[in-house]
Amino acid sequence: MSASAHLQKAVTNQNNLKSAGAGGVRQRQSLEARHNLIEATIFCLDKFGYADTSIARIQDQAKVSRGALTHHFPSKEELVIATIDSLLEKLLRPSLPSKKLSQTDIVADLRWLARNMTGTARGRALSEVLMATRTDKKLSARVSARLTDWNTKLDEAVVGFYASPNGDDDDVRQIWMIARTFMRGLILQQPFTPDPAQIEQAINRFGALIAPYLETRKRDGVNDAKSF
Amino acid sequence: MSASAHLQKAVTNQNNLKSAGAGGVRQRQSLEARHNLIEATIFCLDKFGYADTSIARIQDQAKVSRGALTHHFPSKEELVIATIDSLLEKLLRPSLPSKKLSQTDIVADLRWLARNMTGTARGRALSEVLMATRTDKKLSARVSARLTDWNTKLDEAVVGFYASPNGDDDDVRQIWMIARTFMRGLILQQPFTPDPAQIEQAINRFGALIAPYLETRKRDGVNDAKSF
DNA sequence: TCTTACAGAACGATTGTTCTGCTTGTAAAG
DNA sequence: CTTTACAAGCAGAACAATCGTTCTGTAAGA
Repeated sequence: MSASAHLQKAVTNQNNLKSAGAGGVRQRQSLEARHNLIEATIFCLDKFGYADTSIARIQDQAKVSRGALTHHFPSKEELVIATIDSLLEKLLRPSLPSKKLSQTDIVADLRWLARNMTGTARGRALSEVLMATRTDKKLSARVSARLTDWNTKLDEAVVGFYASPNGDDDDVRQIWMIARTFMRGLILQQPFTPDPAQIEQAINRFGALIAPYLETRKRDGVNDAKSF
Repeated sequence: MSASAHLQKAVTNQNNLKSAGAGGVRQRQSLEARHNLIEATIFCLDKFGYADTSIARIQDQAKVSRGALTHHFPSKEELVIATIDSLLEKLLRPSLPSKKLSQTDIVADLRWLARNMTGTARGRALSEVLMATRTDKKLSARVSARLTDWNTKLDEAVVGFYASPNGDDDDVRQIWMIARTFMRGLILQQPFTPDPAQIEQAINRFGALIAPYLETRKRDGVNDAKSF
């Protein structure tokens, strides 16, 4: 079985896992190992950075043998790509308490966005790989389509939540793209501005800057899974 | 001679090099080698990223022997730190044609800032190192003071150029800190938004967002070295 | 003369990949 | 319901390549 076919099968099984109870002892264990490896990769990316995230570290963190790792992911690149997929999916469909979804305050949403991008291991891990894709052309070629797709889905979701006072949805997309860019920049700005209070003030100020150009739509509580 | 003392001496000599013509054949060659190594490091950081910037690659790019490299920089960390110093200094005092200095358009300044941070090898190299400092605590401990100092100097320079309509200099500092954060974020946003036109539009839009809160001061053409 | 500047070999450690074996779940054959 | 065959899942050794550092030796300016 090829690597990609194997991956596809695993994804399919993962979906089955949610709907049906299980699909055999074998597949269950296999998926668990895959999951552990991806989570370990995220942990290492966050803690050690992309440069120092080695296969040895990952298999050590996941408490999995070297053979198991290479069985599930024949190369490091495959593991990284699977990790990116996992990161994007979880960041698009975060399981938040529904009470937070009724939030109408823009600044509160921004804070949530900031926390998701710079305050969690997953957000920081994604930043590490994003930085790596800049120079790793092989990796970039394999994930760029997913990233742009993800960005498009994000735009759609955002338009569902916010409207422009002048009715221009494109402006809403642009404003939130700017917001996401600002949030990503926080990771690179932090070495210059170590004071968390100053960071938070900047987030609040940024919220005040964009607030006049956004209106919250009515959220009907069903299909309002928060997505950024 | 200790590593730091060696570094200090080199910096001093570099200053002398600008004022006086030369300081001996020996020192001149030595400084030239140091300079080549730092430039090669910047090149590699930009082209290969922090993860794949190895000593072998640097000494290959600088066309310098392994022995020469280890002589000037006893460890890789020393080389990286010297490179950061060089990056910060050049970014604080860019030798721009003075005609650009008379610019009063905020958006034009923003574009210049964006180009400096994401459109040049030096800017991208700095981003690579900044990302590395997040997880490399040893490196972070040695450069964090320089970074915060640099940030403070930047704030001072910015206040010299811009004023707030309500007279609050702190607000000017905060706005420009937000601007810099946004610009840094562009590097991480680019994988999602590969279209350069869209990036440029976002920069212009961001300029429009902050423009109401900034006024350009009179620049008297002498001490107006552009600094970001 | 003597220290600085450099050349380059050698070092052990670690990188990611490939390979060989062993165990075991699972589905088809009887 | 058993038995059997086979691939999936996994353990771990071996691999060449590369990592950063340390070392010895040589040349030359001060």
